Amino acid sequence: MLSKKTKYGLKALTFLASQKNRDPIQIAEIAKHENISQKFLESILLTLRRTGYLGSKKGKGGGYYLIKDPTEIPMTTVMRVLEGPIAMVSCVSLNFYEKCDDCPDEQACSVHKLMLKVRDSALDVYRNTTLADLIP
Amino acid sequence: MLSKKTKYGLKALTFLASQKNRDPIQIAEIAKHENISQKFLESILLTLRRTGYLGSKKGKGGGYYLIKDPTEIPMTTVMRVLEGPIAMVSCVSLNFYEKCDDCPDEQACSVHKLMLKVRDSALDVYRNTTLADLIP
DNA sequence: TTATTAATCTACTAAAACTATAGGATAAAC
DNA sequence: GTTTATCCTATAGTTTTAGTAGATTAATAA
Repeated sequence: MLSKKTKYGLKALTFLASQKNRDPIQIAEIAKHENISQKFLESILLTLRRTGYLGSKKGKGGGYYLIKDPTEIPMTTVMRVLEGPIAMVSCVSLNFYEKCDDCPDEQACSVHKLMLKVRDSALDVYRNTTLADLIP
Repeated sequence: MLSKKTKYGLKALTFLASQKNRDPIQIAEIAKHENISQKFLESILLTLRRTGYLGSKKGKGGGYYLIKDPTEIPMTTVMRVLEGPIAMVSCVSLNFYEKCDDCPDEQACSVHKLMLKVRDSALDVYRNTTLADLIP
């Protein structure tokens, strides 16, 4: 299941991307519009800022705004930042590879074989979808 | 991430499917061969039996054996039994649909739009993969 | 300068899910 | 009737998730 963190993060990004201009939008406004706990959203936006998707401004008239063009934000990177590895087992992960400690032979492993296909199909979707595609 | 339950379940199914005949195999043997905690595997095999994939026999010479032909066991049903919904959000689930309580308009939701594509791509893999395809 | 506003940061907690484990009950074989 | 191995329920430990609290910092406006 998708974590709420990812869900909320995607909604916030889409909301910011759908704005007419790139003026700062307050956390409170995003939270209210998307029905998200403000404090929780706060931490999510912070990680999105640290990763370079969002800019922020403090004080009156402050808030968050999108730095990049939505067409330049592929879902591969967004999902990795918010949700973590795209692969369902680390032994088939491109960016977070780890050997399974219980599995002697990766090539003979049925889980490996299946999850490799699942990862590829998911990657195909994420690589071909940008934030711009999600704007209603 | 894939749960250990699913991982172990898949390994056990593959192990049973790769046997020459359909004689009962003891839990202990499967657990040892696949490096799985025996007690944990016990409960997994139990659910697989209740779902109709496995048969069992008690007492001496007992154990678990595959009931169906591996080519007749698609990953869609196995994954749903072991892991749960294939969709990452319930609002795009075919078998476990639930409306999101925070989302006023499903059609306008960016998460819905993205996860629909991911679900379809995963379904495509699971529908076209049977247990027979996982045997090394 | 001072007050106000809104993001930043650290730390903490409650709840849920996951990963087992314990131990007796049941049924089959011998 | 003893041994063997599955069946079943309950429970406990750990990790992850989701959310909260409260003080700090920076920008704006008076």
